[in-house]
Amino acid sequence: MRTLKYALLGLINREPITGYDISKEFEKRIMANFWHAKHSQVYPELKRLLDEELISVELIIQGEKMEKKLYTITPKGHEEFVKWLSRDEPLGVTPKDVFRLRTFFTDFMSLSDYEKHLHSQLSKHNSKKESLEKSLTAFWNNIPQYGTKEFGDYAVLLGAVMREDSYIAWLYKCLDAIKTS
Amino acid sequence: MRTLKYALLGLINREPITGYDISKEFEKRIMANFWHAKHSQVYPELKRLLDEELISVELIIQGEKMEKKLYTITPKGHEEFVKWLSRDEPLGVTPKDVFRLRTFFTDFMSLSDYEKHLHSQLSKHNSKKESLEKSLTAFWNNIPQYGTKEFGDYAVLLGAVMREDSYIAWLYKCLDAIKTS
DNA sequence: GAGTACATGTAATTAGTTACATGATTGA
DNA sequence: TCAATCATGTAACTAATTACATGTACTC
Repeated sequence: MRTLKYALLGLINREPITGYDISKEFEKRIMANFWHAKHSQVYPELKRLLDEELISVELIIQGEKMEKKLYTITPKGHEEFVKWLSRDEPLGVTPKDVFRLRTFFTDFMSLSDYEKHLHSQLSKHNSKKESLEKSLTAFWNNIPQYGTKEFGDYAVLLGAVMREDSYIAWLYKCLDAIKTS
Repeated sequence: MRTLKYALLGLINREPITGYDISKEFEKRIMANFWHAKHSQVYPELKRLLDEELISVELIIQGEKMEKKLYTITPKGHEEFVKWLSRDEPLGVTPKDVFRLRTFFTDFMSLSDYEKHLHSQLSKHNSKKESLEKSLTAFWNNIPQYGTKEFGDYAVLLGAVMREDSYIAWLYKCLDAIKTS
């Protein structure tokens, strides 16, 4: 499906960007909430996009001698990206989840071990949710206009918070369910 | 991490099972809601578990000449599985989601295209949710006791329904957000 | 006899992770 | 000067998908 290709094209389409900054986006920024790639996957893919003439590159000298490569989308790349954007795809496989896998097999785990697991998950998902909610406050109650970069940021952040909320609610349901046992 | 290993051990731990039935579990049954593997991945992994002496195999003749292989867990396999069950792992990367990726880049998609996307997603997630809810009615309002196989089934099904609910709620929020644009 | 489900595998490719490898720049 | 961050890459490996390959059993 080469989804990474389109994730990169999307970022480069916004404005010229380096491989380093793309990697940061995947590892720390908003994008990390729905896509991920290490720099060791990003750099080879950039080379490939260059080969396919979907992007072009410009060498920038930073300071004394440090070099960085600024990638810019080509008309051909832009065209492919926009075409991909409007493509309708089937749902695809449900994401894997190790904790749900463990829950499925609780008939071989002690009640106290599972309870510990649940509390550990709750704490992890709660802190993730809190940090997401903090980012979301940037929008306060001002929903950005459709068509802006901010709309995308807002929509995916909202989705990430809701996903965490739902996961936390599920964990509480599991806690409830074991309390009667 | 070799999570597939433990997913297989967990299934074989319940009762002796064939590679074919394991694959069915991954592709069509409850497990598909949190783990997945094609038969081309399952068979080699079974061979590896056999090498590691975590499972054993028995050849069964079905009818005239058709053969199938029944895998059974060994004490060593059982021990490793139970140890894995109680392991606490860090949260891991957020699952990838192509539709969220598209949403992130809506600043290059027409409003009408995105609206079509949203309705398409709504219809897909709604039918998935409905089929999950149907499976959940098997438990009516009778929450299974902790420690039974049924508890695991119930908990992960509930989680799957809640995940779909939350996704659907997010899609409606996105629809709302574009309605004012 | 045809089609579907049962049953098991391998080969080739793509996707992703971990580890290796190097060097520059900035700020404390 | 030391640590963190900036910046770019490759090599080796693991995980997963798609395609190839074969044969049985059951039902219409």
